[in-house]
Amino acid sequence: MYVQVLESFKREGTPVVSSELLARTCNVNPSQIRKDLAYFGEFGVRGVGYHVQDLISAIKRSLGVDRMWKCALVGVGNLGKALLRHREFKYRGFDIVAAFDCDPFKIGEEVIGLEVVCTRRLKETARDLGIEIGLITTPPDRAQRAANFLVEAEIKGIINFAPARITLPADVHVEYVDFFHHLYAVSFSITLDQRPKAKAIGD
Amino acid sequence: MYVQVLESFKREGTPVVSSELLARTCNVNPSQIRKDLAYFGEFGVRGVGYHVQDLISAIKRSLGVDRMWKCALVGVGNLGKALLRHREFKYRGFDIVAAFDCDPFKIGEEVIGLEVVCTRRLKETARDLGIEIGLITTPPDRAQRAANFLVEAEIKGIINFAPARITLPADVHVEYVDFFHHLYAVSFSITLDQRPKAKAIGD
DNA sequence: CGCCTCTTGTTAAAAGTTTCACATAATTAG
DNA sequence: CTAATTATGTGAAACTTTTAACAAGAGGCG
Repeated sequence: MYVQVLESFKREGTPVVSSELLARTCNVNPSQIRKDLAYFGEFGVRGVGYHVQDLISAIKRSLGVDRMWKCALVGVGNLGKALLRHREFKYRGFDIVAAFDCDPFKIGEEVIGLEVVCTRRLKETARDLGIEIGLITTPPDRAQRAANFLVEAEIKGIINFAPARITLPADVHVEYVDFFHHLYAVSFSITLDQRPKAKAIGD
Repeated sequence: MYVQVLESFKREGTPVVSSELLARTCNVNPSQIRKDLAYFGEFGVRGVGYHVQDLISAIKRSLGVDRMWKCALVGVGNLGKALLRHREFKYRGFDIVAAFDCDPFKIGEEVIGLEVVCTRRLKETARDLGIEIGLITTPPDRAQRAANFLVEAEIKGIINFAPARITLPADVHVEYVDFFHHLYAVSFSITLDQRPKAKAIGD
């Protein structure tokens, strides 16, 4: 979140920000920001604040996103294709260098210059290319199988876009992405507002 | 998350689950699950567990996703179009009934039978259609403007897919969606694993 | 050069969340 | 019908996170 907000400040040409300004923008407490940043090092200057560009670099270095990560995508359906076509990935440091699917009709197909390869060849291909992160975009019932293939290929992390939990060895990191969770959250907030209060005055 | 996991159990034909089984699947503590569910009501049966279908319904009712929500999308770029074409929205209870953009070249264009309307006509159109939730898929520097239009139209909640923070009146709920946060999280975990430990034995 | 102002980094207190442990209730078997 | 078994719902303890308060350091001005 901080990177996102700091990039906005950078675009606007603001060279320095205080924890207070950052806090107002992110809707959090200034102490929170100072704590979070201090966890990684002393990035600020007392009496002055944080240099926007320096802070962006420092956070990116701390998170390990100051380099390019090689990624593979498994499951070339609607969502998979949309992600493959999304330029932002490379720009943000995640290069999708291979795409896999088990559907014979899809194998051989090209999506923005990337050939869809059979999932059975994932292990060798991913190793040859030195892939470190896998993106799962299969239907939910195929997610675990995709995950197993990725683990075999000695991938180090997985982003699972399929709406299903997967089990993995402890040393493989996973993040679940499902924006319907956010839609549910908004639905819940609105619903709470509109529901009659449990105990109103004079009740 | 629970809905997601329970739907998987339902597909597999499992009629009843215990908090322990749910916990193993979600990688959390069984007490956590019982606490979370107990917050909304007594959905389980002592000595038996939770009825999968009943629990899904109960959670959905609690979250307010047991009905259809009318949504409007602002910003018909790559991401916007992808979302408009995504069938899952309607299936999950979120019906996108209007699409807006300020680009004259896009206005009038049709995306799966939905006409792109000028953002300036958002207020009247959204009110006429009874829209409650807005989806922002503009570039980051347009997100606030889109949000302002949505607030004018008396929308109750916003999902912001643009990588920018927005400020809103307190009674409008907002959720930020940016899956790069998840990519960053995985990058960080892998990086931590690989970085030399701060203080090793005999150091 | 020293004083004043400003804002960080950090310690301690407050608030919140997660886990444990067990009483309570439902079901099944004898 | 009673006892044994099982798994929920919940109050209290352990742990984590957030907030407040302040000492320490940087820059500017007289």
